[in-house]
Amino acid sequence: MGATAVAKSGPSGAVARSIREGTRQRIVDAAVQTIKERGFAATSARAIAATGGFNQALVFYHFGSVNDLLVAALDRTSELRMSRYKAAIDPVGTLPELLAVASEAYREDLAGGHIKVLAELIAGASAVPELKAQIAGRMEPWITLTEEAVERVIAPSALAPLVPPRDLAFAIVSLYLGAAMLTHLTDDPAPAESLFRTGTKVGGLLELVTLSPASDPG
Amino acid sequence: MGATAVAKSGPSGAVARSIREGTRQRIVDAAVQTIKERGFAATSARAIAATGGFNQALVFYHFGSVNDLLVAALDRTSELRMSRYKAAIDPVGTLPELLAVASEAYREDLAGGHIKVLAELIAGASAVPELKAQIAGRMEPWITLTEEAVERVIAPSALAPLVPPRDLAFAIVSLYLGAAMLTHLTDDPAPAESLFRTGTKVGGLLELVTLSPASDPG
DNA sequence: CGCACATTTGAGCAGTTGGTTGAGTCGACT
DNA sequence: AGTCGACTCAACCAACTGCTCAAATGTGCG
Repeated sequence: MGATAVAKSGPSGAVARSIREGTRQRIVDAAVQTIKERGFAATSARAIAATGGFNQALVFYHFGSVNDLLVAALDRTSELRMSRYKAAIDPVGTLPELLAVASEAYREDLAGGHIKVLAELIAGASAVPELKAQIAGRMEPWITLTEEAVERVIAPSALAPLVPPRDLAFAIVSLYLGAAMLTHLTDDPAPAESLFRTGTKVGGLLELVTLSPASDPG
Repeated sequence: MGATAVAKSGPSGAVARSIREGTRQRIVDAAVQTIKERGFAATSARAIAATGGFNQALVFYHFGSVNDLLVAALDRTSELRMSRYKAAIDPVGTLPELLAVASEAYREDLAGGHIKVLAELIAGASAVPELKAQIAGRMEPWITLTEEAVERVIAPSALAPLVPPRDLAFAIVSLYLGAAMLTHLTDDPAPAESLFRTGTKVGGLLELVTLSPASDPG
């Protein structure tokens, strides 16, 4: 029934699964690269197959539909980047530190085009209703990740009662998405680069100010 | 030669031109609406014609190609929104005021889907190289508008030397784009709404703090 | 080896795309 | 009455889309 032939625990289970998974990985990687290079609207089964050097029917054999493959592609980049961000964010305790490591990780994203995949899929989802819910659901971990980092760093400061971490997280994720779109549109990383520096400076100022809130009560 | 029949100052110039412009307007409006409702990837000549209730050949008669029509559509929404933002921003002189009117105008955008058109075209442009440069060029006025407003409001404060208005403008435009994408993805205006309130509060705090920089020089 | 099954392929399907064409309708102007 | 620009309409094209399928190829096992 289902187009995706399920590995039904055959005799050579282990080997077969590894071959299978290897191919699936190749296909997913080709899909990711195609989205990065050509954008959602140009990412067809044939374009993906051409990128990866395999037959387009293989997409349907392994994933059933292009949409399902795109979701798998999003999961793949998301997973890779999520672990990268977690590792970078985990040890930080202050706002300027957070801004510094977040800037660095984001720099990698811009160069590697990871967030572009996300942005392309979000934009493309409005043309493919089946994708909307799936992609929307996959935004939540990012916002949560950001929220937790923000919360941890902001908790001891005077900012905490004023700025709900959830709002700030939403803003930061939005900023990431928008900045990636603009950067890739113009192929010019300079504005984002400049923004990193400014952001770090402002973060320092904010911390300085909010940690000494008693200076000017009037 | 050119597919777009040029109005060559015929005998009945005025009437013909007004008829012509009226129809062009209808087509452009249909294109804008189609992008809003169905997204870039689903905005074909036939989809636009169906939205506007005319024949798809009319698109090519008046605009020569779908791409040219899409650019015209972007110009139309941009023009409408730009004048709206200018009118709202013009009279303000302080940061909290600016945040308040910008929030209000942006609220309209989210409800009306105007920025979605922009975001869809930016994302779609990477699939259609001919569009990239055209759309990239049309981002500049937005950044400039934001930059000027930011500069005016920030100039008297202690923030000015720390935050280049250009950087802040880039960040704000990015934030607008990203927030619009997320909002339309989830069909939930609540996070953006909450962000407006928080942003206004933080703006007030920033102004309070930066206008009295002498309180804590150490 | 030969068997069974997973994987991969190329050809093909129906449907959609951008864009064109040609014949015909309409209304305003001369 | 006649011209002309604006417009409609249906048909058409080559190229592309998602997807299917039967045939080929591989792979491990007896």
